[in-house]
Amino acid sequence: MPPPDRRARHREQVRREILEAAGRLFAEQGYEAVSVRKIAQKIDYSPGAIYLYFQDKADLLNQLCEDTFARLIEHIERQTDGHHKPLEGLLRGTRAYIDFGLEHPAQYIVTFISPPKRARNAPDIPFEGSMGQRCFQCLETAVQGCADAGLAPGIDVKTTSCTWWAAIHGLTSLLIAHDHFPWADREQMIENMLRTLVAGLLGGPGSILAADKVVEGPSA
Amino acid sequence: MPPPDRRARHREQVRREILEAAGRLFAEQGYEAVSVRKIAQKIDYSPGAIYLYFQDKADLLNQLCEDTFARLIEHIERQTDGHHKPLEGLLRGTRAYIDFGLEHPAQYIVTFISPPKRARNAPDIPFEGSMGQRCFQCLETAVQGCADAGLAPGIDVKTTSCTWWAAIHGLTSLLIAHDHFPWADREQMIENMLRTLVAGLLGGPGSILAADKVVEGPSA
Amino acid sequence: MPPPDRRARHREQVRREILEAAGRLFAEQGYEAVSVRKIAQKIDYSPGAIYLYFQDKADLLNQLCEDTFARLIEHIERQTDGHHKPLEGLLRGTRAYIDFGLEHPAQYIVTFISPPKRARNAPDIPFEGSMGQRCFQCLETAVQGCADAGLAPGIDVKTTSCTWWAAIHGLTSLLIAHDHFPWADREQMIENMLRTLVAGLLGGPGSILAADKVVEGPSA
Amino acid sequence: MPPPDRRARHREQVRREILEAAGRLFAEQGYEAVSVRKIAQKIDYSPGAIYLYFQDKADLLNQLCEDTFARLIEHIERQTDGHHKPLEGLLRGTRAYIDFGLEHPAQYIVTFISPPKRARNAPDIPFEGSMGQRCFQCLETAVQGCADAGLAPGIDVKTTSCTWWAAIHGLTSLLIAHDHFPWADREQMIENMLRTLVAGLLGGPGSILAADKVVEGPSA
DNA sequence: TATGAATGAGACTTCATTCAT
DNA sequence: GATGAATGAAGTCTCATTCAT
Repeated sequence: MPPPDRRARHREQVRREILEAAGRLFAEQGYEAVSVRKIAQKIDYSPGAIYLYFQDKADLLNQLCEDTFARLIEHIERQTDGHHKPLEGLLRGTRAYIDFGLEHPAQYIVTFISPPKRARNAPDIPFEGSMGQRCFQCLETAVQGCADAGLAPGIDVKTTSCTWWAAIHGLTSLLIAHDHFPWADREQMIENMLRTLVAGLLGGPGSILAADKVVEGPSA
Repeated sequence: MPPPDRRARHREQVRREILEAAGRLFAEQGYEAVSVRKIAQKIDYSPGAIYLYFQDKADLLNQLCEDTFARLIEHIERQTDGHHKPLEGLLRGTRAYIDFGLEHPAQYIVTFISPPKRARNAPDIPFEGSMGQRCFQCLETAVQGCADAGLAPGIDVKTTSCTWWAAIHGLTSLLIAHDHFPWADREQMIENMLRTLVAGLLGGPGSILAADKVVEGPSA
Repeated sequence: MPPPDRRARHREQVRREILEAAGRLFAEQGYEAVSVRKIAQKIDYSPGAIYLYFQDKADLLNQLCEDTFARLIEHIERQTDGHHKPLEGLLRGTRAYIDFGLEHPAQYIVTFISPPKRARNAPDIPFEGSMGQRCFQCLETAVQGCADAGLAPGIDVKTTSCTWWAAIHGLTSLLIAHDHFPWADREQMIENMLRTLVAGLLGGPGSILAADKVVEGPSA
Repeated sequence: MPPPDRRARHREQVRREILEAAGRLFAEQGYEAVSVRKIAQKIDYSPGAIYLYFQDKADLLNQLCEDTFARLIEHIERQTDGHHKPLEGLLRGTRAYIDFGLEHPAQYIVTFISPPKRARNAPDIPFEGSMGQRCFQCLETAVQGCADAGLAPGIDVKTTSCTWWAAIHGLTSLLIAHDHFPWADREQMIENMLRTLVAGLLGGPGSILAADKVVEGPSA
């Protein structure tokens, strides 16, 4: 009989192999277009073998997302650990987020871009307590840190966090998904985006637009 | 037999009916999860009838995207026509883009969020000359206008345009796709985003971050 | 365009072809052991074609049963029509039931022997109003006729009808299902069974056993 | 290492555990719908373990039937032992048969109702020498006893035995399998059936029907 | 123009069974 | 004796698409 821990190790190894292959295929072709057979084929297993590690295809997707969230958090924390200046921490975390996406496009697409597979099997995966929530809280905490340091007077932390995330998600997702678009230089775009976000953060609410009256609400 | 133009009118009408139904379904359930039969059923036609108007399912998707682009451009132009102050024009256009997305989530998802269905049939739809290109040029022109007016000294127009688009795409797509997320107030987020973008634009390149040296390139 | 009634006729014809093949296979191998593929193969259609005529495999089974019931009723009524002597009518009907089973063993097995596929998909097909109910009522009516004629004093019509059905079902089902058993002569068995049933009917309740006290309730 | 008989005892114990679980499941869901895995799960063994006790799934079914026959015979003999009056013995045995079925519906369905799994693996299990044969002989012997005692003049023992079995099998199987049918009172049905059978037995062949000429052979 | 019938491919999933450990 | 991993086959059903009418 094989020692139980060797077994467990092998099992985890196979599980990751499946997750990896699935992630890549999901990102390339989309969740629906990828068959369990294709995944199995890619790792030289029989289709049935997948079901020894995952309940079904949807479970595979869920575990893939959770896994990606966990790694993203870890990656961000590794990049921001030990930095006590609030703005620097926020920027490092942001940069880490973008880099993570660009380095793991497959996972990023699956986790953040593909429309959530809600209302399929699961009774709606709860956001509370999820890895996704923890991830957003990283950002919120960092923004709060800046606010506490008096760097961004008068901002609403939640609104700012949402905006911040939206901006960097937009950049990351477009760079990944529309890689045929004639983009400007990637590094310059990232720096430009960060600079813009900082400018918005430090400028405080309303300063510029209120003066110029250039925006008057919904255009419709 | 009906006169030829009546015929043509009817044909176009049916075509739009199909496009509309398909767009809605694609957005709700995803391209792969929607069958031609479901589309046909929704408009009380036989599945075969679809093929009298579109070459195949992928063609339907492509035409849907082109159509959306055209309407988006039209919508933006309607909102920006006759405004000669450059920054105001840029902001109005931006706002129009976001509003269009929020008002037509189905089309926005299909056109901008769903990963492009590359490598399906077509040998890659060319970007040059596409509606998508024209759409991006709207933005670029507006940014160029601001630069020409001396509002944003030293910026790279292309880089700025890309960043700008990324930010508003991020906001729009997240609001649409992740509607379960506990967002801050939508209108405040939009205003915050616009304000931030303007701050970044007017601030010019490098001003703030260069001073603080908080960002030193890729964190990896 | 083909005339609609010609189409309808063809459609019904194919439907019956499927039902027939399915019935035969179900009876031979059991419902679960028969695949839709096998049915399709038997009639030289593609598996998908089955689903143009039946919702799913269970629907096929249900329609098969309803169909069999209808034909059984028709067969019985044809054999008993115009006979006004009550006992003769009852016996003719009974004989017709047995003959029907022996002549259509496949259908009989599917409809009467195979354990009902309850609690699978359907929310339990209701007995009220079903062909099965109508079928049993034929029998009950005939027994009631005998009772009304004073032939079977003191019987409980429902109890007697149930017993009667049980007996002839037992005979029919065993002859069909266990055709390897070394049975006595089939015709003699049938006559013996009918004679026995009549003896029981005419004898009235309790006459013999009460006297001899040979049965004292459950043996457990 | 445990002594060999302890081993053997354990082995037999596990074997029975498997048989019991399998019997219950087969009856509830049908042979084909029950997987070896489900059986194993029910007794907390691995699927492979089943194959240490049975050759394959069909073997399991066969052993289950043989087992049921053996227990049925034992049950009948226990109920009829020591009763020397032939008719009483016959009736007691009959009653025991019905009771056994009602008390062990799972086994009864598997053994007597489900269509024999012929043409699967075995080259047809021979009837000669089987438990099934022994079981039928019980009945035949009892009927013969009545004939020998002069109670049923002129009957053909085999024919009568077959009829008798058919009748009680019909009653038992219907009560078990169609438990949704609006039956009359169960106990009254059983008594009515027994009384009818006795009436038929004692009445001898042809007495009633010959007079009335109500049956003239096959109705087809 | 539009339909309904039909197909061949392929989807996810479960199965009975084997085998190294 | 018992297990867990694995497979190859097969299950039901849906799909995009074609074609005679």
